[in-house]
Amino acid sequence: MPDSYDNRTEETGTISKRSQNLKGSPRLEDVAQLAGVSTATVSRTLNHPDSVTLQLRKSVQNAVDTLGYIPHGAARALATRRSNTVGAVIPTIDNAIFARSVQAFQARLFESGFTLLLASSDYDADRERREVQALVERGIDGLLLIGESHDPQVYQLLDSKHLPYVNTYTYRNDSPHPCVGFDNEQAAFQLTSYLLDIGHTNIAMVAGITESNDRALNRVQGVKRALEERGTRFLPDHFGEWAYEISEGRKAANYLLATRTPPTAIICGNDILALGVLFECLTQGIEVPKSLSVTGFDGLDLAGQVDPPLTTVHIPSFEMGRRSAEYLIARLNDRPAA
Amino acid sequence: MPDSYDNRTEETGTISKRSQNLKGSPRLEDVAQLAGVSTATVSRTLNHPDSVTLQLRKSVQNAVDTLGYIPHGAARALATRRSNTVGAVIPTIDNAIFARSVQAFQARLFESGFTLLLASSDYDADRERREVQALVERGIDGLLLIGESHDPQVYQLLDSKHLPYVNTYTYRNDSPHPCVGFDNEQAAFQLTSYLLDIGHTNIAMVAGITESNDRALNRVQGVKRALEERGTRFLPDHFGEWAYEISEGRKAANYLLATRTPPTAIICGNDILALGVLFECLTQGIEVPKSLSVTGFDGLDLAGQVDPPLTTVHIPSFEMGRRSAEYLIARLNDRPAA
DNA sequence: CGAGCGCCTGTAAGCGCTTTCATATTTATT
DNA sequence: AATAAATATGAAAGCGCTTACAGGCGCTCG
Repeated sequence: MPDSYDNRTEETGTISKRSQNLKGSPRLEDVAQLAGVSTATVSRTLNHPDSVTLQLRKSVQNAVDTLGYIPHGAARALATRRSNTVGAVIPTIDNAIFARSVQAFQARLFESGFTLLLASSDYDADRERREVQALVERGIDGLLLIGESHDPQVYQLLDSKHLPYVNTYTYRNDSPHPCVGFDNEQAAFQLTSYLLDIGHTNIAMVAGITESNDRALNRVQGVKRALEERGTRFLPDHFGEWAYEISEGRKAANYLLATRTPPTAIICGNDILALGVLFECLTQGIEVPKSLSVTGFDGLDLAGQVDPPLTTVHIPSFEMGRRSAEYLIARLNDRPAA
Repeated sequence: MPDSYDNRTEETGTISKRSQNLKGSPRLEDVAQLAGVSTATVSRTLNHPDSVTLQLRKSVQNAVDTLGYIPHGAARALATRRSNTVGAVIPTIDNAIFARSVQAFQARLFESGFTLLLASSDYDADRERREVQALVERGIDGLLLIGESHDPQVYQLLDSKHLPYVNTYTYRNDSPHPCVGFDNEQAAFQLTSYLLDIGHTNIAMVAGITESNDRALNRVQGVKRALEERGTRFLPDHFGEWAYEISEGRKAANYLLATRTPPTAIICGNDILALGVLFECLTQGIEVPKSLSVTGFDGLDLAGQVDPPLTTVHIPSFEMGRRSAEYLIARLNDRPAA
């Protein structure tokens, strides 16, 4: 039985070229053998079905099915220099707005046959650099980053490998980097101007931690610029940075309400802090928004469900994730991209 | 200049073996050349530093640095049959408990040099199957799944490839699959028993959608079992399944409160629904927990920060993510694993 | 009816890395 | 000092896939 799948001997007793199944999964060659064609044909059938006879297509498909063949991505990646894989490194997944963004990003990638490699930096620039390097090592074809302040080595690496990338949650007309997002500074500026317009003169800010977080920093800058433009500024003690926790927001509120001249409006750097502030006010029996305005930043679903609803700057996380994916996919297909 | 890095000709005019830099990134061979050793040595230096002279180690390290060499993961994966990559497919990233879990999972993996491939199934078993296949194709060494009800093909594939995997957010002593989590049925049973113990006789449930969500289903079963054990059951209209939205929780509460005999306790399938229920009660001026008990499931931070705080079954998402990673890492190192 | 042209398919050369095996070198042993 | 035993390095054979390139076949057309 010379044509059998016996994996011992062959013809004159030489070891067969391992006709699969010692332990390994079926390879392209096994499929080819079963279908009675060459590996090249199988490969073509799988990747460019049109370039092959219908008949062959069928019998190859058949062989693939009966063997349960699954292509070996690494081998393919090695041969094509393409992994069909895209990376993302974000500060933390444990933050609703990033989570939503990543969710949309991944979904869109999957539609186009890409797989997502995800890493998180915990707001640590050095760790971010290492994560990026790890992803590049894994052969990603493109990369999503949050914000635009990254270790120079990151940009350098991306450049030297000619890797398309995109910064999100940030936007500047004059940015040298591709980005999809919005202008945090501008948004904060407008929000503040609005509060000033409606008569507030004593505004405080409960900001997020600005170190290695350009979004948080830009929001602070926007608020300050608006104040300055009207010739005013924060009272002493009316500005502080707080960690991303509801309880921190409570603490911050507590602190502000105990100052000599409590603010009439509190601008929060994000919704989590805003919720903390809001809850603390409720606990203390302060009427929001009647005697104190509280604003957030992010547009969490939750913000609209609490009572009273929180005024917040809505950020289209879902959209950004999707758009980022689309940008990268376009770039990877040599299509122009905005 | 026979030893130069000229990439045109060599000796008798034959094309050089592409001494890097036409466009490509430096390869192992380039490093070897620069350091004046063989590729085998460079590879060894990088992977088993101890098996090589200190001197060589230095000069190779040097070459690596000056070239900015980054190993080619796919090539390595092909040669070693290991990608140092682990997959996870979860229902959605846009859910705080999964997000936290994934966060911990990824962080732990990174510590051990693994990269995470993340996909989400949107609670769709078929999509889950496809995502798993995609990940397997990319060569993952291990896989994390949520819950234990998956398409049979998934288990089959995992088996045939001998891929270690782990189910989380679920636990049964007699489960044939490795899992790290807790017993949803049991937890729900206990919670319900407790409510019965303290005197509630009219309990309603606002459950999550149980279709292709074994965790939600198990929670429902636990509640029902506890009721039955005391010879009681839900009143008509006192049980319903609702989507994972705060607004749905509000609707559910609205509905329950309008029934002929409103419940004195509402068990919610998760914290998001519980928050909705709670907010709606507050809006309607119902005193919680005095005249109505509301319980959740998940233990979101938020649950403890609202006023009144929500009674909830705490679920150690972070721990589970970490433990899952540890289990897989152990398996991948041929270490026994609990 | 034979040259010329397409269309399919197969042959074989890599993609960049690891690893076995053999060789060269050093160190220990008597 | 001669031999055995380690130790350190290099040569080369793949890992599983893609993709020129070339060859074979059946047409068309003069």
